[in-house]
Amino acid sequence: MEPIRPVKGTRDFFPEDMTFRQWLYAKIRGASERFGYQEYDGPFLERLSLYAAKSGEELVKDQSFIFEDRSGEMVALRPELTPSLARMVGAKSKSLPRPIRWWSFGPFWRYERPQRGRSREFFQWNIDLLGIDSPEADAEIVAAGAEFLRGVGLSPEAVRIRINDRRLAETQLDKIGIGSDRRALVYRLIDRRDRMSPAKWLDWSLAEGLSPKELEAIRKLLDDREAWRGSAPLERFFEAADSLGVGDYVVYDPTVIRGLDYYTGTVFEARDSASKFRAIFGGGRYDDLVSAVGGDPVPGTGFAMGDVVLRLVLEQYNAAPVLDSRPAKVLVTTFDDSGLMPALKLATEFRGSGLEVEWYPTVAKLAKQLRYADRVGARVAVILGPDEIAAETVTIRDLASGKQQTVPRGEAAAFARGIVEGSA
RNA sequence: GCGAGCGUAGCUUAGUGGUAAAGCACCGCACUGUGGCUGCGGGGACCGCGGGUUCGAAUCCCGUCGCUCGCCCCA
Repeated sequence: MEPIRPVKGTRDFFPEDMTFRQWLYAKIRGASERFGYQEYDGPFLERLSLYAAKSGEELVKDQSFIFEDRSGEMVALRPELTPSLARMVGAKSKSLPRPIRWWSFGPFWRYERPQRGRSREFFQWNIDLLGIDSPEADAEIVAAGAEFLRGVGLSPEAVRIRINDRRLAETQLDKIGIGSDRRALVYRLIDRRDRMSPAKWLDWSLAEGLSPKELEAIRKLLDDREAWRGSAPLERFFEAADSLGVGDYVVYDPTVIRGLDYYTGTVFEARDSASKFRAIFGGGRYDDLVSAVGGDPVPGTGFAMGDVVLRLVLEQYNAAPVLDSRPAKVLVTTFDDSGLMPALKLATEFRGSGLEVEWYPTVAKLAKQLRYADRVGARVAVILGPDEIAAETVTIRDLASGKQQTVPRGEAAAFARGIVEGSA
């Protein structure tokens, strides 16, 4: 029979992959909770209209997993969390104490062509601070991201968080004669500059109707790394970032603008310093989003980070953790048929004393069982043969040192635990 | 939606027209109550699938499916 293929763009999480996912989850939880954020989650399935209201219709139709349920309702596997967050906050906005500090980690789906750093099913960390409209609030969110990076071993030399502010960009563009009618277009151009060759970018910009003179002015803006000085929100942001202890991670970058329409102020993204990968996380301030999905106006700031790019970056900078996916520290061997039940009873006793115990499930040569113990990373092998059963003893072998000792049965669990915990 | 590259054992790959090979992994033996190291041996591949060219195809050609990498898009 033909094997049934997995759905394109999905990943199987074998135990080794699962330990990475859980490690990541723990790191994300650590960074989030250190700043007082609460974990929450939305449904994985949402009405299509939730996204259609906010995002471009084409975007949702072409790049989301959408289908009709049995009642004819159009639903989508969530492609992002922010609309759900806005809906949830909107529903309770009158009773929730402000500010709202929430984080989440879960699966998302996008119907895109899988490529390096991009799959159709992925996990994403979302963290948001709502109810406060200030540069210090933006700085706190960025600090949570920076502390996460530090926590996983990505230094400021490896990853930098690039900051800009759309309010500043607006003022700059106004000054060179680019008004609100062409703002969105220019944002797109800026957003894409580092992803295209300079010549290609030039051609494209001209084709979009910008004059050479305007282009020259834009180019000058993008090269000015000091333009944040004099912008009150950015000055306050960077001062707060310093006080939050993450000044080494943040840098002003006029080329960061983000593709999304809903950002209203600070925007930022974390990139590896070689710019080899896509953005590790990206976000910004969105003060009109909650009201856009029907709630009372609540200002917000936050970002999202996908697991796929992060893993690539960790590997690139040799920061990927070495994890043990085998919990069993003790292996109980099975000597012969008459030793089967005694072995099971012993394993049960050991578990009762708090040890993680695996049992070799068939009668086999001791050499084979010990080799298995070695392979699965057990620290201790327990040998319960006819001699031990007759004498009411147990042989405990330390697989790291190769030393073994035969002890009275009543002391066996404690003795094994001593080895596992490194105190013997 | 468009383009390119690649599909050979569980994994990584060699073989570029003459009837499939290596390393790792797995199993066994040396070592029937003692693992890691070593040595020896063993099992395992309709060479992605279908068609064509040829005396002969893993190899060349066409199609198809899959994977990967770009473009598009990126919430």
